[in-house]
Amino acid sequence: MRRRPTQERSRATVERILDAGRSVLLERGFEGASTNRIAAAAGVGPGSLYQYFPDKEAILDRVVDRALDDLEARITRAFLGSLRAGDDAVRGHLEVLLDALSAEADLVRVLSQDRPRTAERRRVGFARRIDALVAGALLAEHPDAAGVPVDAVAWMLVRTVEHVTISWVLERPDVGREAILDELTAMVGGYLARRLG
Amino acid sequence: MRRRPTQERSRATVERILDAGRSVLLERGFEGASTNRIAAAAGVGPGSLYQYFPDKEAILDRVVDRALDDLEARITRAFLGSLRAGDDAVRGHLEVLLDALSAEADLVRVLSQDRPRTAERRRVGFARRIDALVAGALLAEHPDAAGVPVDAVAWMLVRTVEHVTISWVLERPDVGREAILDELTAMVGGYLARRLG
Amino acid sequence: MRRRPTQERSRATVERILDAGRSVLLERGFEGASTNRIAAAAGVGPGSLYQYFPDKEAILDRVVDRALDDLEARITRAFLGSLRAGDDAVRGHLEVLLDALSAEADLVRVLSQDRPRTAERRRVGFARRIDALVAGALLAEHPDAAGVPVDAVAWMLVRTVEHVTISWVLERPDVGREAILDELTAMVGGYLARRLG
Amino acid sequence: MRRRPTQERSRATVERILDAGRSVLLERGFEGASTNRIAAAAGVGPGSLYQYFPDKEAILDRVVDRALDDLEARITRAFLGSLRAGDDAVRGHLEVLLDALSAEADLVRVLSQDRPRTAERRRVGFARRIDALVAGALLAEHPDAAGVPVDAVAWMLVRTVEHVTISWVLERPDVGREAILDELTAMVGGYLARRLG
DNA sequence: TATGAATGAGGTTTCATTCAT
DNA sequence: CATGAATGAAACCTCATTCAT
Repeated sequence: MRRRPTQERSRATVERILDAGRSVLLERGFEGASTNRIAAAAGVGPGSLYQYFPDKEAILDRVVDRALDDLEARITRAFLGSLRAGDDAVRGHLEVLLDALSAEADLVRVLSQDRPRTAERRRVGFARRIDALVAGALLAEHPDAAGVPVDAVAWMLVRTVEHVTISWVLERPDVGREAILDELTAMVGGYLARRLG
Repeated sequence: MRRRPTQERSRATVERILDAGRSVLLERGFEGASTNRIAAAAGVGPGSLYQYFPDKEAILDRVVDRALDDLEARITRAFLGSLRAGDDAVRGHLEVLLDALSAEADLVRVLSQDRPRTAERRRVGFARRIDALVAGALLAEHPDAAGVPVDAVAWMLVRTVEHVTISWVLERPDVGREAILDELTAMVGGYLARRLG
Repeated sequence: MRRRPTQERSRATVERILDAGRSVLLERGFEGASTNRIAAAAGVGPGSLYQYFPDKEAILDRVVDRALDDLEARITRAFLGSLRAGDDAVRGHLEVLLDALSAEADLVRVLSQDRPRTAERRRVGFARRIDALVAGALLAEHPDAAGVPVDAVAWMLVRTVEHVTISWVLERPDVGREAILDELTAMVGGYLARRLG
Repeated sequence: MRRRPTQERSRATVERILDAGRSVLLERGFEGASTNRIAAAAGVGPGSLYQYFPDKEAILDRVVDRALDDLEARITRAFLGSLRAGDDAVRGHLEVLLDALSAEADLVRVLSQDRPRTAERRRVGFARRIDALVAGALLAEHPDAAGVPVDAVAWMLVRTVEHVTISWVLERPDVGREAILDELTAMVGGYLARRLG
């Protein structure tokens, strides 16, 4: 039972457009990602873009979505339960996060520099979901933590880890991978010790 | 010994261009900051821009530079010696930082969203200078801290504080000013306790 | 003796295309009547249009033709013999004409505003046929009208009645239906009295 | 006391754009009057159009306005008082009108065929002003015309004369200039005799 | 030095039409 | 016959930059 060829072809074209969109975006940034350039890179006429997307924004939205989907999947796995145990578990999950971001450094760079409204929304949305996950994990670990603003703690942790890892990937400072993991672990650990210890 | 009037006038024109650039940038973002718009806001012809700047990028570079100069001055003051003493001193300086950023929330937002390459360079440069300041302060405070990678600790602290405060200003999460200061103080304090305690 | 089913189907498809063309034309005007839109409204692929029509113009030509066929049929009936008798007969037929146009005000509006070359040809052609009818009627009524340029009189009458009624339908001035019929009757009657009286 | 050269040059450019707009409009109709074509005909870059006009519509509006200004001036003169006296005066003024339209037959043709919303508004506005003029003239001539709907009579006259003359110019039927003037005079005269006689 | 008119490449988008399936 | 994906020319418009005055 095969799909009708027309549908097959459409799907393939959309795929090529999105792949081309990703390439152009990574190579030339949001500013350089013109519809003509994307169409050329996809090997289709400029008109074909508008068979599948209402406008340029929709194309890049979808490109960013797909790119972030991978990241999110990996990162979500890393975070799930990441604060459950002692420092060792934390460190392990930070490793996964750091490596996921490092592997997609170009994407991270593009998204950090020109951040169109839509990509920003998406990023904040993701962060908020992680907030909830982390808050849940904290509560599960410390059911007795009365009086501690768990939401605020989760918010702090997520921003801290997000930005420290991103900064490290983008700045590549004179701090090695192991060192940064040590420091981040210390920071998360020290913070949790103070707040929930 | 007078300045030549032409120099006087030139300086005034540059000033108006940069002021106009700032206004336009804050009101319409990087995307809306066209040269024609800046020239109009400055009350000069578009050609005049090119008397003082080689191209558009140079104008916005300088605008961003000046805008960040204020921020830097205030923030530098806040950080100077900010890690010298116990939590109380830390908290006090974090307060100054948070309030400085809040006061310039529009600027922070513009610079965080569309971040042209050049503004990013500038931001990193500033952060690096703060890194050095903080590293110096840490060394002064803990001359006996042998074996601790003070540079890495400083780098961590600066990124953490920078991004947490910026995120708070931009996201305005359900965490009040006092609460975020408490948390940030706890984080910095907990971290320092672990690494240099 | 059956029609070949393919012919049946073709005819039905053409019918749907023309119906769709009429709808789109009335709803969005000539400018909005794109081939894609017509095909979509007809529920056929855009390629199918070109099975039956050489190009877009041919489609709209045919749409306009059909739309005008109704009008013509009714109007022709109204005019047939309309100038035969006295004012009363004239008035009666003007009524029919005015009401026919009012009933199709949307069509009249579209055809009056954007009038592609082809629709204009068609309109003139129709008017010319009416000219002949009217001239015939005048001659039948006034066989003794020697020296009177009956063709010119007919031409005048047709243009006058055509445009006054159309203007009334489109402009909806502060002149009621009865009033406009009175005036038009007076105009036609006065004119005929002078020329053929 | 000369105008500043910059203003002079601007004015000249605007003039060239409007002249080019008129040419292109007359030669290729509204549909063919693209901004690129107008710019090319004016010998300026496409961007220059937007120094003086907000968009394409504004250019064509102004072109139509200017073109109609001449017509209106001449026609207004023809109509002023045109119904004051007997048939001879009427005939004289109809002559002026017919000749004005004949002289601008190309313009009349373009405006009659594709009639963009804005040109239509302008045309109706002009007609309404003439309505008022004619109604005034009728009242002045026939102060004793009690019970006659002078506004309706004026409206009828204006539409009739407008469209009959335009139709004659566009259709060039087998009716000579003298003949059409005779007929139109008879029609206007006959109508007025019936209504105000 | 300052102007501002002029430029023209390049941006996004539409749409009549074709052609492999 | 019918499809609908694909085309690509051409539409309108913006904007960084230049240059005669």
